[in-house]
Amino acid sequence: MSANAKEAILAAAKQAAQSHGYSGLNFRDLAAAVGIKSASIYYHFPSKADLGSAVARRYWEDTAAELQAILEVADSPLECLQRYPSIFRRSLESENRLCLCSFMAAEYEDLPDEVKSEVQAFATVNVAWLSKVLLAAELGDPAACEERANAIFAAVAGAQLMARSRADIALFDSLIAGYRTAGLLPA
Amino acid sequence: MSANAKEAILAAAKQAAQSHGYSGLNFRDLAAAVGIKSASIYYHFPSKADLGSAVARRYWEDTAAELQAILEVADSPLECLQRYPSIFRRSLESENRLCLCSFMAAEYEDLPDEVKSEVQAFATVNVAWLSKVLLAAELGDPAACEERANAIFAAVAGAQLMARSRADIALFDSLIAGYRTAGLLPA
DNA sequence: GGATACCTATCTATCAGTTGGTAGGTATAT
DNA sequence: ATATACCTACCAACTGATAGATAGGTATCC
Repeated sequence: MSANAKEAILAAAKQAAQSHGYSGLNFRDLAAAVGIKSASIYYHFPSKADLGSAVARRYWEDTAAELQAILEVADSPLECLQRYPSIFRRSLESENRLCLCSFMAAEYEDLPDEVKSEVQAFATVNVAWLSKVLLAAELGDPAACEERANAIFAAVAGAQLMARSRADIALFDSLIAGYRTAGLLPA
Repeated sequence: MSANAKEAILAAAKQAAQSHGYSGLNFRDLAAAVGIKSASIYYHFPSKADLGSAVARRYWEDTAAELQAILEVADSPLECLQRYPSIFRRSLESENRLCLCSFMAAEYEDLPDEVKSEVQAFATVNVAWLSKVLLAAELGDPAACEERANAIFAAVAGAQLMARSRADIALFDSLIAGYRTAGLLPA
Protein backbone atom coordinates (compact mmCIF):
# COMPACT_ATOMS: atom_id res chain seq x y z
CA MET A 1 0.00 0.00 0.00
CA SER A 2 2.20 2.84 1.35
CA ALA A 3 1.43 6.13 -0.35
CA ASN A 4 -1.51 4.47 -2.06
CA ALA A 5 -3.06 3.76 1.32
CA LYS A 6 -3.35 7.41 2.22
CA GLU A 7 -5.09 8.11 -1.06
CA ALA A 8 -7.31 5.07 -0.64
CA ILE A 9 -8.29 6.24 2.83
CA LEU A 10 -9.10 9.71 1.54
CA ALA A 11 -11.19 8.29 -1.28
CA ALA A 12 -13.10 5.91 0.95
CA ALA A 13 -13.62 8.59 3.59
CA LYS A 14 -14.98 10.96 0.97
CA GLN A 15 -17.52 8.41 -0.20
CA ALA A 16 -18.51 7.51 3.35
CA ALA A 17 -18.84 11.11 4.47
CA GLN A 18 -21.01 11.95 1.46
CA SER A 19 -23.37 9.18 2.55
CA HIS A 20 -23.21 9.37 6.34
CA GLY A 21 -21.62 12.70 7.21
CA TYR A 22 -18.68 13.48 9.41
CA SER A 23 -20.37 12.01 12.46
CA GLY A 24 -21.10 8.86 10.49
CA LEU A 25 -17.47 8.42 9.52
CA ASN A 26 -15.87 5.67 11.57
CA PHE A 27 -12.44 4.14 11.52
CA ARG A 28 -13.47 0.52 11.46
CA ASP A 29 -15.75 0.67 8.43
CA LEU A 30 -13.30 2.96 6.71
CA ALA A 31 -10.41 0.59 7.32
CA ALA A 32 -12.46 -2.34 6.11
CA ALA A 33 -13.28 -0.48 2.88
CA VAL A 34 -9.59 0.18 2.30
CA GLY A 35 -8.47 -3.29 3.35
CA ILE A 36 -6.39 -2.38 6.38
CA LYS A 37 -6.92 -2.30 10.16
CA SER A 38 -8.44 0.71 11.86
CA ALA A 39 -5.33 1.45 13.91
CA SER A 40 -3.34 1.80 10.71
CA ILE A 41 -5.30 4.86 9.70
CA TYR A 42 -3.66 6.71 12.57
CA TYR A 43 -0.34 6.29 10.89
CA HIS A 44 -1.59 8.53 8.07
CA PHE A 45 -3.98 10.76 9.98
CA PRO A 46 -3.32 11.53 13.65
CA SER A 47 -7.00 12.05 14.52
CA LYS A 48 -10.50 12.03 13.11
CA ALA A 49 -10.47 15.83 12.95
CA ASP A 50 -7.32 15.64 10.87
CA LEU A 51 -8.80 13.08 8.53
CA GLY A 52 -12.00 15.11 8.25
CA SER A 53 -10.21 18.29 7.32
CA ALA A 54 -7.97 16.47 4.84
CA VAL A 55 -11.01 14.95 3.18
CA ALA A 56 -12.86 18.26 3.02
CA ARG A 57 -9.79 20.02 1.68
CA ARG A 58 -9.28 17.40 -0.99
CA TYR A 59 -12.95 17.67 -1.83
CA TRP A 60 -12.84 21.37 -2.64
CA GLU A 61 -9.52 20.97 -4.42
CA ASP A 62 -11.07 18.34 -6.67
CA THR A 63 -14.08 20.55 -7.22
CA ALA A 64 -11.83 23.47 -8.11
CA ALA A 65 -10.20 21.25 -10.72
CA GLU A 66 -13.58 20.24 -12.13
CA LEU A 67 -14.61 23.88 -12.35
CA GLN A 68 -11.39 24.68 -14.14
CA ALA A 69 -12.07 21.82 -16.54
CA ILE A 70 -15.47 23.29 -17.34
CA LEU A 71 -13.85 26.62 -18.14
CA GLU A 72 -11.51 24.88 -20.53
CA VAL A 73 -14.04 22.70 -22.30
CA ALA A 74 -16.92 25.16 -22.59
CA ASP A 75 -17.18 27.57 -25.48
CA SER A 76 -18.69 30.43 -23.52
CA PRO A 77 -19.42 31.68 -20.00
CA LEU A 78 -23.06 30.82 -20.59
CA GLU A 79 -22.16 27.24 -21.36
CA CYS A 80 -20.13 27.15 -18.14
CA LEU A 81 -23.21 28.18 -16.19
CA GLN A 82 -25.23 25.57 -17.97
CA ARG A 83 -22.75 22.87 -17.02
CA TYR A 84 -22.33 23.95 -13.41
CA PRO A 85 -25.17 21.86 -11.90
CA SER A 86 -23.65 18.71 -13.42
CA ILE A 87 -21.04 18.71 -10.66
CA PHE A 88 -23.77 18.29 -8.06
CA ARG A 89 -25.72 15.91 -10.24
CA ARG A 90 -22.79 13.54 -10.33
CA SER A 91 -22.94 12.99 -6.56
CA LEU A 92 -26.55 11.94 -6.81
CA GLU A 93 -25.68 9.62 -9.67
CA SER A 94 -23.12 8.00 -7.39
CA GLU A 95 -25.53 6.14 -5.10
CA ASN A 96 -27.55 9.22 -4.20
CA ARG A 97 -24.65 10.86 -2.41
CA LEU A 98 -24.72 14.41 -1.16
CA CYS A 99 -22.11 17.09 -1.62
CA LEU A 100 -19.67 16.47 1.21
CA CYS A 101 -19.74 20.09 2.24
CA SER A 102 -23.54 20.32 2.25
CA PHE A 103 -23.59 17.42 4.68
CA MET A 104 -20.93 19.04 6.77
CA ALA A 105 -22.73 22.37 6.63
CA ALA A 106 -25.65 20.65 8.32
CA GLU A 107 -23.30 19.16 10.90
CA TYR A 108 -21.55 22.48 11.28
CA GLU A 109 -22.04 22.88 15.01
CA ASP A 110 -20.34 19.59 15.83
CA LEU A 111 -17.43 20.00 13.46
CA PRO A 112 -13.86 20.53 14.67
CA ASP A 113 -12.60 23.99 13.71
CA GLU A 114 -10.12 22.71 11.14
CA VAL A 115 -12.96 20.94 9.33
CA LYS A 116 -15.24 23.98 9.46
CA SER A 117 -12.75 26.13 7.63
CA GLU A 118 -12.39 23.62 4.80
CA VAL A 119 -16.16 23.43 4.44
CA GLN A 120 -16.27 27.18 4.07
CA ALA A 121 -13.46 27.05 1.53
CA PHE A 122 -15.65 24.84 -0.66
CA ALA A 123 -18.37 27.48 -0.74
CA THR A 124 -15.83 30.20 -1.38
CA VAL A 125 -14.35 28.34 -4.35
CA ASN A 126 -17.76 27.76 -5.88
CA VAL A 127 -18.99 31.30 -5.40
CA ALA A 128 -15.75 32.80 -6.72
CA TRP A 129 -15.96 30.68 -9.86
CA LEU A 130 -19.63 31.47 -10.43
CA SER A 131 -19.01 35.13 -9.82
CA LYS A 132 -16.20 35.21 -12.36
CA VAL A 133 -18.25 33.39 -14.96
CA LEU A 134 -21.32 35.57 -14.43
CA LEU A 135 -19.18 38.64 -14.87
CA ALA A 136 -17.65 37.22 -18.04
CA ALA A 137 -21.16 36.54 -19.31
CA GLU A 138 -21.91 40.20 -18.75
CA LEU A 139 -24.78 39.45 -16.44
CA GLY A 140 -24.30 42.46 -14.23
CA ASP A 141 -21.75 44.49 -12.33
CA PRO A 142 -19.34 42.77 -9.91
CA ALA A 143 -21.59 43.28 -6.87
CA ALA A 144 -24.64 41.89 -8.67
CA CYS A 145 -22.65 38.92 -9.93
CA GLU A 146 -21.37 38.16 -6.45
CA GLU A 147 -24.91 38.22 -5.08
CA ARG A 148 -26.18 36.02 -7.85
CA ALA A 149 -23.26 33.62 -7.52
CA ASN A 150 -24.15 33.08 -3.87
CA ALA A 151 -27.77 32.56 -4.80
CA ILE A 152 -26.97 30.01 -7.48
CA PHE A 153 -24.64 28.05 -5.23
CA ALA A 154 -27.15 27.90 -2.38
CA ALA A 155 -30.00 27.00 -4.71
CA VAL A 156 -28.15 24.19 -6.45
CA ALA A 157 -27.04 22.77 -3.12
CA GLY A 158 -30.64 22.94 -1.94
CA ALA A 159 -31.82 21.15 -5.06
CA GLN A 160 -29.35 18.35 -4.44
CA LEU A 161 -30.46 18.05 -0.83
CA MET A 162 -34.13 17.84 -1.76
CA ALA A 163 -33.49 15.36 -4.57
CA ARG A 164 -31.52 13.16 -2.18
CA SER A 165 -34.38 13.04 0.27
CA ARG A 166 -36.54 11.61 -2.49
CA ALA A 167 -33.76 9.54 -4.01
CA ASP A 168 -34.87 11.06 -7.29
CA ILE A 169 -32.40 12.49 -9.79
CA ALA A 170 -35.23 13.55 -12.08
CA LEU A 171 -36.35 15.89 -9.31
CA PHE A 172 -32.90 17.49 -9.33
CA ASP A 173 -33.15 18.06 -13.07
CA SER A 174 -36.62 19.48 -12.68
CA LEU A 175 -35.44 21.86 -9.95
CA ILE A 176 -32.57 23.09 -12.11
CA ALA A 177 -35.04 23.57 -14.95
CA GLY A 178 -37.19 25.56 -12.55
CA TYR A 179 -34.24 27.81 -11.73
CA ARG A 180 -33.77 28.45 -15.43
CA THR A 181 -37.42 29.21 -16.01
CA ALA A 182 -37.47 31.59 -13.06
CA GLY A 183 -34.34 33.34 -14.26
CA LEU A 184 -31.91 32.39 -11.52
CA LEU A 185 -29.85 30.40 -13.99
CA PRO A 186 -29.54 31.73 -17.55
CA ALA A 187 -31.77 29.80 -19.95
CA MET B 1 -44.65 15.62 34.62
CA SER B 2 -46.95 13.00 33.04
CA ALA B 3 -48.45 14.31 29.80
CA ASN B 4 -46.14 17.29 30.02
CA ALA B 5 -43.13 15.01 29.89
CA LYS B 6 -43.99 13.70 26.45
CA GLU B 7 -44.34 17.23 25.12
CA ALA B 8 -41.13 18.29 26.85
CA ILE B 9 -39.28 15.38 25.28
CA LEU B 10 -40.63 16.26 21.85
CA ALA B 11 -39.63 19.90 22.25
CA ALA B 12 -36.14 19.10 23.48
CA ALA B 13 -35.64 16.46 20.79
CA LYS B 14 -36.68 18.93 18.12
CA GLN B 15 -34.13 21.47 19.29
CA ALA B 16 -31.40 18.85 19.58
CA ALA B 17 -32.11 17.35 16.19
CA GLN B 18 -32.04 20.77 14.54
CA SER B 19 -28.55 21.24 15.95
CA HIS B 20 -27.08 17.75 15.78
CA GLY B 21 -29.32 15.74 13.48
CA TYR B 22 -31.02 12.42 14.02
CA SER B 23 -27.72 10.64 14.53
CA GLY B 24 -26.72 13.27 17.07
CA LEU B 25 -29.87 12.74 19.10
CA ASN B 26 -29.12 10.71 22.21
CA PHE B 27 -31.28 9.63 25.08
CA ARG B 28 -28.98 10.74 27.88
CA ASP B 29 -28.57 14.35 26.82
CA LEU B 30 -32.21 14.49 25.88
CA ALA B 31 -33.31 13.17 29.27
CA ALA B 32 -31.00 15.61 31.03
CA ALA B 33 -32.52 18.50 29.10
CA VAL B 34 -36.00 17.42 30.16
CA GLY B 35 -34.99 16.61 33.72
CA ILE B 36 -35.69 12.88 33.76
CA LYS B 37 -33.63 9.72 33.34
CA SER B 38 -32.93 8.28 29.91
CA ALA B 39 -34.81 5.05 30.59
CA SER B 40 -37.96 7.07 31.24
CA ILE B 41 -38.08 8.22 27.64
CA TYR B 42 -38.87 4.65 26.63
CA TYR B 43 -42.12 4.86 28.48
CA HIS B 44 -43.27 7.55 26.03
CA PHE B 45 -41.42 6.43 22.90
CA PRO B 46 -40.66 2.73 22.43
CA SER B 47 -37.55 3.34 20.33
CA LYS B 48 -35.34 6.03 18.85
CA ALA B 49 -36.97 5.52 15.46
CA ASP B 50 -40.35 6.14 17.07
CA LEU B 51 -39.15 9.29 18.75
CA GLY B 52 -37.55 10.49 15.54
CA SER B 53 -40.67 10.02 13.50
CA ALA B 54 -42.83 11.67 16.18
CA VAL B 55 -40.50 14.67 16.23
CA ALA B 56 -40.43 14.98 12.45
CA ARG B 57 -44.20 14.61 12.24
CA ARG B 58 -44.73 17.27 14.88
CA TYR B 59 -42.27 19.46 13.01
CA TRP B 60 -44.19 19.47 9.76
CA GLU B 61 -47.49 19.82 11.62
CA ASP B 62 -46.17 22.94 13.33
CA THR B 63 -44.89 24.24 10.02
CA ALA B 64 -48.26 23.61 8.40
CA ALA B 65 -49.83 25.69 11.16
CA GLU B 66 -47.33 28.50 10.60
CA LEU B 67 -48.06 28.47 6.88
CA GLN B 68 -51.76 28.63 7.62
CA ALA B 69 -51.13 31.58 9.91
CA ILE B 70 -49.32 33.39 7.10
CA LEU B 71 -52.33 32.87 4.85
CA GLU B 72 -54.55 34.39 7.50
CA VAL B 73 -52.41 37.38 8.36
CA ALA B 74 -51.24 38.38 4.87
CA ASP B 75 -53.27 40.63 2.65
CA SER B 76 -52.34 38.98 -0.63
CA PRO B 77 -50.70 35.89 -2.13
CA LEU B 78 -47.69 38.04 -2.94
CA GLU B 79 -47.32 39.00 0.68
CA CYS B 80 -47.50 35.32 1.59
CA LEU B 81 -44.60 34.61 -0.72
CA GLN B 82 -42.70 37.49 0.77
CA ARG B 83 -43.17 36.12 4.26
CA TYR B 84 -42.36 32.52 3.41
CA PRO B 85 -38.58 32.69 4.02
CA SER B 86 -39.20 33.99 7.55
CA ILE B 87 -40.07 30.47 8.64
CA PHE B 88 -36.58 29.29 7.77
CA ARG B 89 -35.01 32.46 9.08
CA ARG B 90 -36.45 31.78 12.52
CA SER B 91 -34.44 28.57 12.88
CA LEU B 92 -31.22 30.43 12.23
CA GLU B 93 -32.24 33.08 14.76
CA SER B 94 -32.62 30.28 17.29
CA GLU B 95 -28.94 29.51 17.85
CA ASN B 96 -28.18 28.98 14.18
CA ARG B 97 -30.37 25.90 13.97
CA LEU B 98 -31.23 24.18 10.70
CA CYS B 99 -34.60 23.08 9.48
CA LEU B 100 -35.06 19.67 11.06
CA CYS B 101 -36.00 18.14 7.75
CA SER B 102 -33.06 19.60 5.88
CA PHE B 103 -30.78 17.97 8.41
CA MET B 104 -32.63 14.73 8.09
CA ALA B 105 -32.60 14.99 4.30
CA ALA B 106 -28.82 14.96 4.54
CA GLU B 107 -28.96 11.95 6.86
CA TYR B 108 -31.54 10.32 4.62
CA GLU B 109 -29.66 7.10 3.99
CA ASP B 110 -29.32 6.26 7.67
CA LEU B 111 -32.89 7.15 8.63
CA PRO B 112 -35.42 4.51 9.71
CA ASP B 113 -38.24 4.26 7.19
CA GLU B 114 -40.85 5.78 9.50
CA VAL B 115 -38.66 8.87 9.85
CA LYS B 116 -38.00 9.14 6.12
CA SER B 117 -41.67 9.39 5.32
CA GLU B 118 -42.19 12.24 7.79
CA VAL B 119 -39.26 14.12 6.30
CA GLN B 120 -40.84 13.81 2.89
CA ALA B 121 -44.15 14.99 4.29
CA PHE B 122 -42.47 18.23 5.35
CA ALA B 123 -41.38 18.91 1.79
CA THR B 124 -44.80 17.97 0.47
CA VAL B 125 -46.53 20.38 2.85
CA ASN B 126 -44.25 23.24 1.89
CA VAL B 127 -44.48 22.67 -1.84
CA ALA B 128 -48.26 22.29 -1.75
CA TRP B 129 -48.62 25.57 0.13
CA LEU B 130 -46.25 27.41 -2.21
CA SER B 131 -47.95 25.95 -5.22
CA LYS B 132 -51.35 27.09 -4.01
CA VAL B 133 -50.12 30.59 -3.22
CA LEU B 134 -48.30 30.95 -6.55
CA LEU B 135 -51.45 29.94 -8.35
CA ALA B 136 -53.49 32.44 -6.35
CA ALA B 137 -50.95 35.12 -7.26
CA GLU B 138 -51.58 34.24 -10.89
CA LEU B 139 -47.95 33.45 -11.53
CA GLY B 140 -48.60 30.73 -14.06
CA ASP B 141 -50.61 27.63 -14.81
CA PRO B 142 -50.78 24.80 -12.23
CA ALA B 143 -47.84 22.89 -13.72
CA ALA B 144 -45.64 25.98 -13.79
CA CYS B 145 -46.59 26.84 -10.21
CA GLU B 146 -45.77 23.34 -9.04
CA GLU B 147 -42.36 23.51 -10.69
CA ARG B 148 -41.67 26.91 -9.22
CA ALA B 149 -42.91 25.87 -5.78
CA ASN B 150 -40.37 23.06 -5.75
CA ALA B 151 -37.66 25.44 -6.87
CA ILE B 152 -38.46 27.99 -4.18
CA PHE B 153 -38.57 25.38 -1.44
CA ALA B 154 -35.23 23.86 -2.43
CA ALA B 155 -33.60 27.26 -2.87
CA VAL B 156 -34.73 28.58 0.52
CA ALA B 157 -33.58 25.39 2.23
CA GLY B 158 -30.24 25.75 0.47
CA ALA B 159 -29.94 29.34 1.61
CA GLN B 160 -30.52 28.30 5.19
CA LEU B 161 -27.92 25.56 4.91
CA MET B 162 -25.31 27.91 3.50
CA ALA B 163 -26.05 30.61 6.06
CA ARG B 164 -25.70 28.07 8.87
CA SER B 165 -22.27 27.03 7.66
CA ARG B 166 -21.19 30.65 8.04
CA ALA B 167 -23.24 31.26 11.16
CA ASP B 168 -24.41 34.39 9.36
CA ILE B 169 -28.07 35.38 9.21
CA ALA B 170 -27.23 38.39 7.05
CA LEU B 171 -26.07 35.93 4.40
CA PHE B 172 -29.48 34.28 4.49
CA ASP B 173 -31.16 37.64 3.93
CA SER B 174 -28.78 38.42 1.12
CA LEU B 175 -29.48 35.07 -0.54
CA ILE B 176 -33.22 35.63 -0.36
CA ALA B 177 -32.68 39.10 -1.82
CA GLY B 178 -30.71 37.44 -4.59
CA TYR B 179 -33.61 35.11 -5.33
CA ARG B 180 -35.87 38.13 -5.63
CA THR B 181 -33.48 39.98 -7.91
CA ALA B 182 -33.11 36.92 -10.11
CA GLY B 183 -36.85 36.45 -10.31
CA LEU B 184 -37.23 33.16 -8.41
CA LEU B 185 -39.19 34.91 -5.69
CA PRO B 186 -41.52 37.75 -6.68
CA ALA B 187 -40.00 41.14 -5.89
C1' DG C 1 -64.62 1.63 53.66
C1' DG C 2 -61.16 -1.37 53.38
C1' DA C 3 -58.67 -4.73 50.66
C1' DT C 4 -57.22 -6.11 46.20
C1' DA C 5 -55.72 -5.26 41.80
C1' DC C 6 -54.02 -2.72 38.18
C1' DC C 7 -52.13 1.48 35.70
C1' DT C 8 -48.93 5.43 35.24
C1' DA C 9 -44.65 7.38 35.34
C1' DT C 10 -40.63 7.21 36.82
C1' DC C 11 -36.35 5.24 38.88
C1' DT C 12 -31.65 2.27 39.47
C1' DA C 13 -28.71 -0.81 37.50
C1' DT C 14 -26.99 -3.00 33.82
C1' DC C 15 -26.12 -4.85 29.14
C1' DA C 16 -23.84 -5.61 24.60
C1' DG C 17 -22.14 -3.11 20.89
C1' DT C 18 -19.64 0.80 18.91
C1' DT C 19 -16.73 4.77 19.07
C1' DG C 20 -12.09 7.34 18.75
C1' DG C 21 -7.80 6.49 20.34
C1' DT C 22 -3.26 4.26 22.38
C1' DA C 23 0.70 1.04 23.40
C1' DG C 24 3.70 -1.76 21.71
C1' DG C 25 5.13 -5.28 18.45
C1' DT C 26 6.45 -6.86 13.45
C1' DA C 27 7.83 -7.20 8.68
C1' DT C 28 10.06 -4.93 4.89
C1' DA C 29 13.09 -2.03 2.40
C1' DT C 30 16.78 0.99 2.05
C1' DA D 1 20.03 0.14 11.91
C1' DT D 2 16.71 3.08 10.84
C1' DA D 3 12.40 4.63 8.95
C1' DT D 4 8.16 3.07 6.87
C1' DA D 5 3.82 1.04 7.07
C1' DC D 6 1.33 -1.84 8.98
C1' DC D 7 -0.33 -5.15 12.78
C1' DT D 8 -2.56 -7.20 17.50
C1' DA D 9 -4.58 -6.14 21.57
C1' DC D 10 -6.62 -3.22 24.30
C1' DC D 11 -9.15 0.84 26.75
C1' DA D 12 -12.46 4.29 28.43
C1' DA D 13 -16.39 6.61 26.94
C1' DC D 14 -20.65 6.48 24.94
C1' DT D 15 -24.65 4.32 22.41
C1' DG D 16 -29.62 2.41 22.33
C1' DA D 17 -31.98 -0.64 24.91
C1' DT D 18 -33.76 -3.85 28.76
C1' DA D 19 -35.04 -5.77 33.44
C1' DG D 20 -36.91 -5.07 37.48
C1' DA D 21 -38.19 -2.09 41.39
C1' DT D 22 -40.96 1.73 43.34
C1' DA D 23 -44.31 5.28 44.59
C1' DG D 24 -48.66 7.20 43.73
C1' DG D 25 -53.18 7.13 41.63
C1' DT D 26 -57.50 4.82 40.29
C1' DA D 27 -60.85 1.42 39.69
C1' DT D 28 -63.32 -2.77 41.37
C1' DC D 29 -65.29 -5.92 44.45
C1' DC D 30 -66.96 -7.66 48.81
